[in-house]
Amino acid sequence: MNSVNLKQLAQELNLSVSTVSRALRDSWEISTPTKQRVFDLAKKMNFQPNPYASSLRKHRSRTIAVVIPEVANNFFALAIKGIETVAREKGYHVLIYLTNEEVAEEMAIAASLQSGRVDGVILSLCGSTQDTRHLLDLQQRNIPLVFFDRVSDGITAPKVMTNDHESGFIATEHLIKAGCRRVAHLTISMSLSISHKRQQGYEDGLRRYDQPWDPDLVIHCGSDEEVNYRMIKELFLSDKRPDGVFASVEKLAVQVYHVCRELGLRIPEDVKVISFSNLVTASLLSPSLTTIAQPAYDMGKEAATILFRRLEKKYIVVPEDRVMLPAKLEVRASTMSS
Amino acid sequence: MNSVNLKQLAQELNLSVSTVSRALRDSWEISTPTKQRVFDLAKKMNFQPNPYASSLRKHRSRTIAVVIPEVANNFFALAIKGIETVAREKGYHVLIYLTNEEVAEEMAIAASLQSGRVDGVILSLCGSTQDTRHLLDLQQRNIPLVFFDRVSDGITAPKVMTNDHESGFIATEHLIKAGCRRVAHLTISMSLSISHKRQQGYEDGLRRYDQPWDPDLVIHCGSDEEVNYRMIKELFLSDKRPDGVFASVEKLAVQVYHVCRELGLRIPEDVKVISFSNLVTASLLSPSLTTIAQPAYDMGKEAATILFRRLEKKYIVVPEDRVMLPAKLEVRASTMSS
DNA sequence: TTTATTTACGAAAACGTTGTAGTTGAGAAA
DNA sequence: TTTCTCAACTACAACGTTTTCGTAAATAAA
Repeated sequence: MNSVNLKQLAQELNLSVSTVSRALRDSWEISTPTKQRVFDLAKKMNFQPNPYASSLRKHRSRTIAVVIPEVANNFFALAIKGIETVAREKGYHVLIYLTNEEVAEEMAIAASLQSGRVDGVILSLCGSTQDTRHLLDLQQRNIPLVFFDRVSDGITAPKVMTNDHESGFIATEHLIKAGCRRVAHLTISMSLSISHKRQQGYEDGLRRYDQPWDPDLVIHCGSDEEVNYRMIKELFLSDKRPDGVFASVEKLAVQVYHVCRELGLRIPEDVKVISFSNLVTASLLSPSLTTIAQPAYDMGKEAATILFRRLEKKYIVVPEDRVMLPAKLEVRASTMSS
Repeated sequence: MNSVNLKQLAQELNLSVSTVSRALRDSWEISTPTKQRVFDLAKKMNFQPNPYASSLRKHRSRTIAVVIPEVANNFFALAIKGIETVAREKGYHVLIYLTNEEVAEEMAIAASLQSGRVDGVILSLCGSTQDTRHLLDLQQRNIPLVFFDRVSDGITAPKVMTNDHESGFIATEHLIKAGCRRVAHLTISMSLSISHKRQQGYEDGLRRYDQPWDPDLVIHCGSDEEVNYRMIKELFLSDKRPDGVFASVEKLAVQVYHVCRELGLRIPEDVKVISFSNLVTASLLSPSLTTIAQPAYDMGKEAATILFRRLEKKYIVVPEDRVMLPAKLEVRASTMSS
């Protein structure tokens, strides 16, 4: 434990605790020579103010929470990096919480954050979240909330997102233009608005090019990799075998590769694949994977920036700002026209 | 801010603050009916104890720090997941700090952690760290430190590591047995003990199979991807072109793939590649990459477990425990014998 | 009956910082 | 001289818990 405190500094300097405190915050009430004496001794004794005492007194912790479904995923990892970068610049600390795509964990985390441990929360919903009351509770405690990527439509809060509808449309269009006639959409929990929007984009893409919309070609995947694998395999073994796949999540594209490998289906000859993804190795896959890459790092930075703006200037009450950062299509071999 | 506190509960119940506090911690000093009354009201009013007041009083924050070089790397991401899992089980909170492989940032972070903000630290050194005084300072403040993966030999602290020497040996052996006669080693900062051990394993592997050790075949890479790319390319363009590459870090293997692609070198026919890696897509790369995979998730869990053991039972002073978790060789196409 | 022990609670002092409300002494204005 | 102002500092309360030390009443032991 750090044992040098204001009292000790004060004693050593023959000053009062309050004078030392103020000197350290460079208050105008303290004379320059005194400040210098205080600074010098503080440095010499390696004084570090106790953050908990300060937080208790000021009702501010200079700490934020990042709540995400998973971290072993380049998108979220990069987002964290963006958030951490901005946070450290601003002198904030970052607590991390993983929901593992379990709404129960998300709720427990949200409940624990009501204690005032953090000044604000940056969150990306987990796939199974339907009811968002636990997040409303947070807001009612005056703890600002900023969503990124997996936002909630039901809650008024700043949101950092990508152009999901447009991206879904572009992905579908890209597959159709590459010659696909039966485009499947692999998605996660439809309770997520991003999934919904990507699905809408997919449907609009089909409609735009006069393709029929077949609900059997939309596979709702979950967080169990085994189950996902089986569902995808069944899709390919059914009489409705797709010749194009739009994976809304990176891990599903990976499963498609595995399934195709097992079934002896060639990509892109038999099946073309495109996926939302931030895989660094997309270009090295066999075949290289056409992706729609989200600006994960920038999204993290943006979310953090918005949150800190709220935290620092509370007098400006902006109930909702939405930032839309565009995803980028990277065409690679997996969607080459045969 | 959370505004319901002990005082309010006490008032409502006609009890003293101390009684309410004790009742909530289920103290034997409080009668069962009183406890029940307190529990009920606390639940009803959604009382959440102020963690900062508690931390201030108890000199314990139930918070740990995880300091790592990067997060956009499956190894570290999985380690975080392991740490977070154990932490939440134990009721701890996890602060995350990224050094971005900059020793200056590592030092700044270590300094800021001296404030007593955290009860303990789990750390993986950044590549450029030579002097570790900043970490000794932490220990002197009685903040337990646990290393994982990139440990420091100079500091007495628990360490969770993999069998780096053996793995380096196995990787080299594997390449030689696959027919390589000029095995290169791509490594990062030699100030890191893991790099040193892997290098030793590499050298011992060469020696064991009577291969000459050529310092020109050992490339010391840094954190600048561009520079790494160029150095690797130069290696392949030199008259000492290797026919086998042992990459000590995943990102360097990726660069090797890129370089080979640019230079028209075939893997594994012209060059065989093996790498330390936790890439989920290793098996889908073109060609699939032979890896030495570290049990990242388990390493995270283990590091956290050790740290919490120290934090909970301080009376048992175990100056140093080392846990060695074995890495696993996964043979794939990139090292197939021609 | 008196004395000791136990049970169930309360008062108050911490923890280290910050904010409010003084206080002091020196110089300026009256 | 007295009063006023102002710069530079101090005293003290507050933030919300936890913990130490009491204490009153009830019960047991003498």
